[in-house]
Amino acid sequence: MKRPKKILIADDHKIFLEGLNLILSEFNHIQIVAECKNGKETIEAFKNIKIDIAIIDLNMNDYSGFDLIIKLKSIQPKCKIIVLSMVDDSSTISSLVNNYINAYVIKYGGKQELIEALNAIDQDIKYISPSLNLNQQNMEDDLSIRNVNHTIEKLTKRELEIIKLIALQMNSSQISEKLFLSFYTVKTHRKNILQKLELKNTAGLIDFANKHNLL
Amino acid sequence: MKRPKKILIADDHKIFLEGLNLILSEFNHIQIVAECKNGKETIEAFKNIKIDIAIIDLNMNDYSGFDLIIKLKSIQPKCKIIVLSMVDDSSTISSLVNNYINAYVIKYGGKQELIEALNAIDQDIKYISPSLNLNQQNMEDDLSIRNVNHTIEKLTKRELEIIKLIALQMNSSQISEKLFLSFYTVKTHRKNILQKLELKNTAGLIDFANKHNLL
DNA sequence: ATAAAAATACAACTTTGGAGGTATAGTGGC
DNA sequence: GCCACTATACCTCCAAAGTTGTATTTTTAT
Repeated sequence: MKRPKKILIADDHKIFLEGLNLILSEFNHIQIVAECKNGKETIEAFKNIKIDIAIIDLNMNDYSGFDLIIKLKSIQPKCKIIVLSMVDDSSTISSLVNNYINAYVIKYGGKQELIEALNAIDQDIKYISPSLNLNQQNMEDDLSIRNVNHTIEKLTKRELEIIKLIALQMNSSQISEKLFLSFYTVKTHRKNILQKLELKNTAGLIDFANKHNLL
Repeated sequence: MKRPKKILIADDHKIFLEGLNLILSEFNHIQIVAECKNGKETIEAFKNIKIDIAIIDLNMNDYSGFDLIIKLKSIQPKCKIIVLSMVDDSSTISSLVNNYINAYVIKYGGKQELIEALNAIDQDIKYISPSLNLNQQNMEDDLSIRNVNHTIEKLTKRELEIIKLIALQMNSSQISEKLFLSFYTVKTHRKNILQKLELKNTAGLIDFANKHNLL
């Protein structure tokens, strides 16, 4: 028997949060471990609790949905994210965001769509509300995002941390001091990063990191 | 006596182009050297004629205003650019674009604003339509853009070209082959680039290039 | 015509990065 | 308890980047 999925839900409308809780409580393989009513709370939760799936409202008052998702992914890269949006933000949710989220559901799509999204995620398939005019094919065509997504997800927290410091023009020995690591460890991480992302050098890495908002 | 400023104007509404021509012809220190009715023509003109000031409509049918400006700046980094927009695109024209343009004038501001913009440019001052809700101070606060802008303008065409190739993960010897240059020349250019932008290494360069849309 | 800027080229030297290994302790999942 | 993954650490070797100089040619501005 499977371990129940640990779920975080975040929405600044309390009523909605409660409704969502009710809907999800019908499933026994699901466990709601956090309810957050703003971006700050969500980030705190991410730092303290291991989350399998996060259901995030895009329009929260303290963070832009975009920034929030990037932040969350940097804390728990493996966490799967379902974006719940009021409206058809298909243009706002550019190809960049598509690298991070696993499902995009619009609220008026109703309960059924959310359940489908959860099932899709369980099978490692991306889900986009059929109510949206752009279909999954369009999204993938965008930049053969599917593949890139998989490579990004290979990165560990430590590796993401190091990428950020490289972008700040720090060299391996400076990074090792900053993180209280051996110089050799940092070199190993850099090597692994390049290998995972199939990149040739630091220039490529920093370009990639910018294009995929890893910084 | 000053050499007359060479001006390019680009707008996909022919009527507007003609009107603009009339307005500008009142000034004798100005010489209109190109009239373009789309992005493609503008780029062609930039490749063939030296332009002092380009007055560009943001909403052209073949290029997004943003991409076009980046492109033009890469051809003639020193050219000053006045953006003419139908609407108050202040959010669209994010801090990124502010690195490139020297004036932002909305069309309903009328002839007077354009003239003021031209005068400001002559004195190397940025001009933003007073009709816009964001003032110059806001824009500069954004990221102390003014300074960065000056450093970017120090870059030559060749240097910008090389930055792009570095971002493509090419090393100096590959770049030298591609551009039919000596390996040493490429190294010299890299050295000068880092010095001009006050950067420490390639990682910093590629990060900078991304943040300021040099690629 | 002349001065300034840009592009070109070279060399010696130091530091850093990247490739290819190996290895061990700790964590979390099943 | 076992396996996979992560993070840690070390080593060698070679390639590349970066530093500090000098210097010539070509283009552009005035």
